[in-house]
Amino acid sequence: MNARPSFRAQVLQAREDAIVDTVNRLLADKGFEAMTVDLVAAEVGIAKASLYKHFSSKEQLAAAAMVRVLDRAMAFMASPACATEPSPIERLKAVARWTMEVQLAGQMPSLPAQNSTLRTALVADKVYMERLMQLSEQLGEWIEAAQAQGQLHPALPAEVVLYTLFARACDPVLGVLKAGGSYSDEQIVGWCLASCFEGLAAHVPAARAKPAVPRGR
Amino acid sequence: MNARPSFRAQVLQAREDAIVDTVNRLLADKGFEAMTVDLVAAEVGIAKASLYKHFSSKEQLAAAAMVRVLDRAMAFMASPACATEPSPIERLKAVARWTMEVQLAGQMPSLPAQNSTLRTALVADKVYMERLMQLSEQLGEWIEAAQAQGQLHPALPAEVVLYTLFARACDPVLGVLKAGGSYSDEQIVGWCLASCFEGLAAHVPAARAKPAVPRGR
DNA sequence: GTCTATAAGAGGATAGAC
DNA sequence: GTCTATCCTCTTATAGAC
Repeated sequence: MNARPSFRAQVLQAREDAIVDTVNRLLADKGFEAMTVDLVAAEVGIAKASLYKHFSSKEQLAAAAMVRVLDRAMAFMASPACATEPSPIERLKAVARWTMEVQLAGQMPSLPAQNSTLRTALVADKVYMERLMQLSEQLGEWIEAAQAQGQLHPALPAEVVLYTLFARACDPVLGVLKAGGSYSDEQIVGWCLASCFEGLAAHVPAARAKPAVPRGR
Repeated sequence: MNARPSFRAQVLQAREDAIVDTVNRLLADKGFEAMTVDLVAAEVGIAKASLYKHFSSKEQLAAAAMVRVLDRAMAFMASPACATEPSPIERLKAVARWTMEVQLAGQMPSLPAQNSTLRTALVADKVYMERLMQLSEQLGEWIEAAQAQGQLHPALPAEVVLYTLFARACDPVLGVLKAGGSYSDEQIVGWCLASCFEGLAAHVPAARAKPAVPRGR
């Protein structure tokens, strides 16, 4: 009846953290289908049956990893590193940059959108869905604020911007560029951020489109 | 010894086409892992063992589907619909639009980048690699031409532009928006094209950034 | 809750008759 | 080349002792 978690409970919590850590890493570099429960157990250093005492299925393992990365994203968004950005669009860029850095660090669990058993398990997972909606709403607020200030492409609905940001968090372009070995992580993130927010085509940024600039030289 | 294909050979060719058609469709809406060879055989209407007389493995089935879509892409690029576009960047946009339309039509086979046995089989497949390089070179020429004319973002290397175009051909954003059911295919393609080439952020297109425009009123 | 051992089933690939 | 029947491996999940 102690409100403080018992020593035993803390040990179990630590073990679950270790499991989720491993799942997170394996999901990031092998993907859901190639990640076997046997491998997770082996890397954690426990028996597979013990894993199933903590998580009832492979899908629940993936859900736990997703919940943790969503929590980390929200923690970043609330941190000074992001929240002190002056304008909404700068905050959105900061989040996108963060997701790309996490991905390049091999810590972004990305799940296949097509796997139906996984999707079913995820939408049925209350904790996961709650976190996902929390994050979406926070981002949605920033997106609408940015739209109100004319910082976003006027033709794009907020929904499209939101989904695009989620998609860029697991954009395969980063992995391909990193696999090429020719560029630094910083360069890769910079380019992907630029292509995401400024597009592939040439243009003049809105903030610098001053009609008062004198022509010629 | 007849140069013209025999009737028998034509029948076999037609059967292989039917197989690749089915594989293409299944890859588009279930993905590689969820596509079972049993299902392919069932949908084609032949026995699984017969499938293996045509293609030696599941990976070869996927490779055949990819070769066909690469061929179709190159056929589109050579067609008047694309080749008559006035500038290189318009041609690039036309290709991107085409890939997005194919994806929304459920005909874009997209393979997981992480599956190692599949990757190994693909890079070992001479026909696939040849087609992939052909397509990349054609696109590379257009990209460099567009760069030379100042139509592309000056900070982005050609390689980054190329990979981004490939990635947008299987951008999950289109599927999510379509699944939402609120928008027409045309709207979805328009938005994804805009976010790809013009970016999420507000800006003034280069072509319209005429310093001669009179200020305010 | 942790272990060893095993059930249960899916799925890729093949044998061998025709 | 097509079929039926089968093999065999891999993987998720559980039984049951401690």
